[in-house]
Formats: sequence, C-alpha cells, structure tokens
Amino acid sequence: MAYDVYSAECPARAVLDHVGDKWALLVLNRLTQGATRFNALRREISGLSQKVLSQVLKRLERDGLITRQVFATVPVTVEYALTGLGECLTANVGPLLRWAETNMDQIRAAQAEYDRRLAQAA
Amino acid sequence: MAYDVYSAECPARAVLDHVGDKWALLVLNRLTQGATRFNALRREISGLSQKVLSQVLKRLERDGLITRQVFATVPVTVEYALTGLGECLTANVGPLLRWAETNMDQIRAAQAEYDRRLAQAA
DNA sequence: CCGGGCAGTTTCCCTTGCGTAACCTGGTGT
DNA sequence: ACACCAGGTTACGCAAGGGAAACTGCCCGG
Repeated sequence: MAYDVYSAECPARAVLDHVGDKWALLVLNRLTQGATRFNALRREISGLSQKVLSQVLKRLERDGLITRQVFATVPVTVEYALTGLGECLTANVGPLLRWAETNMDQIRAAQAEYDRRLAQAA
Repeated sequence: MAYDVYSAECPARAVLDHVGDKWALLVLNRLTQGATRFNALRREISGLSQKVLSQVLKRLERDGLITRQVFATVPVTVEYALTGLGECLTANVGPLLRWAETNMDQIRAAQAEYDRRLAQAA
C-alpha cells in the first residue's frame, strides 16, 4: 500500500477531509439516484444552504467525483452527476448512511445510558 | 425505512455528524486492529492532538461504539476497544479508507486538471 | 531528587464552518 | 417596466473546531 491514512503527510488525509463531510456524503448519496439540478438538491437535502451547497459541489467537481453540465434551456439549468470515480466512492458511502439509519436506535440508547450513568456519578 | 438522512430533523443526522469526522473514522479504523491504549493511538495517528483524541474517544464511548477499560497497573493503563456496534460500523468505514488510499492518484490528477483549466480561463 | 512515561484536563487563541441575507446575471412572461 | 425564475457569489458575523502547551497525579528508574 503506497499511502497510509494514519500519516499526517499522506495526501489521502486531504481526501478524508472531503469524505468526512456530512454534506458531501449526503450530496454524493443523493446523486446515486441520478443527475440532479442545483435547486433540486437544495430542496431535497433539508438544512443545506445555497452557499454551502455551491461550495460542496465545487469541491466535489474539483475532485473529479461529479460533473457539472449546463443546459442552454430557459432559464439555464445545471445538472450534477456522478463520475465513474464518484460512483465507485458512493458504493462505499451508501452502506455507511444505511448503517446510520439502521443503528440510530442503538446509538440513542447508548447515549441515554451513558448520560444516565454520568448524572448518577455526579 | 423509519429514518431519512435527508431530513434535517432526522436523528440520523446526529450520527452522521460523528461518522463524518476525520478523526473518528481514523480512530475507529485503528481499533479494528485490536484494543489500543490512549498514547498508542495518539502516536499512531499522526497529527491527532491529545485534546481532540480525548474528545473523540468520549464521544465514541457515549455512542456505544467503543469501550473504555481501565487496568490498575502502574502506571494505570486504559484500553479502548470496539463494541459489537462499533465493529459493525467499521465494517463500513474500512472500505471508505481503503478507497481513499486507492483512488488518491486519480483525485489528485482531477484536481490538477481542474486547477489548470481554471488558471487558463482566468 | 529529577526526569519521564501514562492518561488525561484546561487554557489560550486563531482559524474555519456555516447560517442569513443581500446582490448579480440573463432571459421570460405580463 | 417590473417581477420572477434558475443558479449562483459576496458580505457579515457568530460559534465551533482544533492546534499548542501547560498542569495534574501517580509511580518508576537512575
């Protein structure tokens, strides 16, 4: 293995900074359902502001994970879609999100238990 | 599916906040190699400060993803290990890190290409 | 007695993330 | 002429993130 994520100098750390981004994960995952327009993404991912969305999209495009295609419709529409590289990444992201949805209850229970014990100790 | 990560109100978003954390991902992944002591983690994950490590560990413990076991040795040693829930999560995290290490080169190339075009346009 | 290792906690402080909201461009309906 | 759509960019400002480094407490070896 040429790279080692445990090393601070490893460029893979930079990738991790992008992947370890809540919004990026959600955007990427949403794009697995097909090419999507800017405002559609904004509407569907609740809590995501215009500014942050445009930043995230720019970063993902720069990383070669998504493509930005402009259509000369009226008004102009812009579609974002996964590249091959992006698809290959989302194959790994999807399970993570599904895990989060599936194991929510156990985590909330663990948190409640932890907080209870902490309160008791104090 | 009871939960929907696209909704801002979904508690799974909270989980995503933890999962979408560079340091947490690295710590979790390191623990798949077995129980590890505090300073061992700190040394092995370069760039990770004491403060951040202790914060991350506390959060992961609260989430029920890792256990903290104190041994009455001299000096006292503390071992962190994955719980069943944690193991099940890392099963999804590992591929992500491996993906980052594997596809680094393609991403760097994409970034260089993007920056080149940007410079040309300006 | 001093330094050093373990396992943290705390303080300081600077950078960044991100929500809010206004503004911009360009074309279209009314 | 005016407002409105899409798709952004920019300015503002707070609050959280996280690095550096000092401090605690305990015990060991030299």
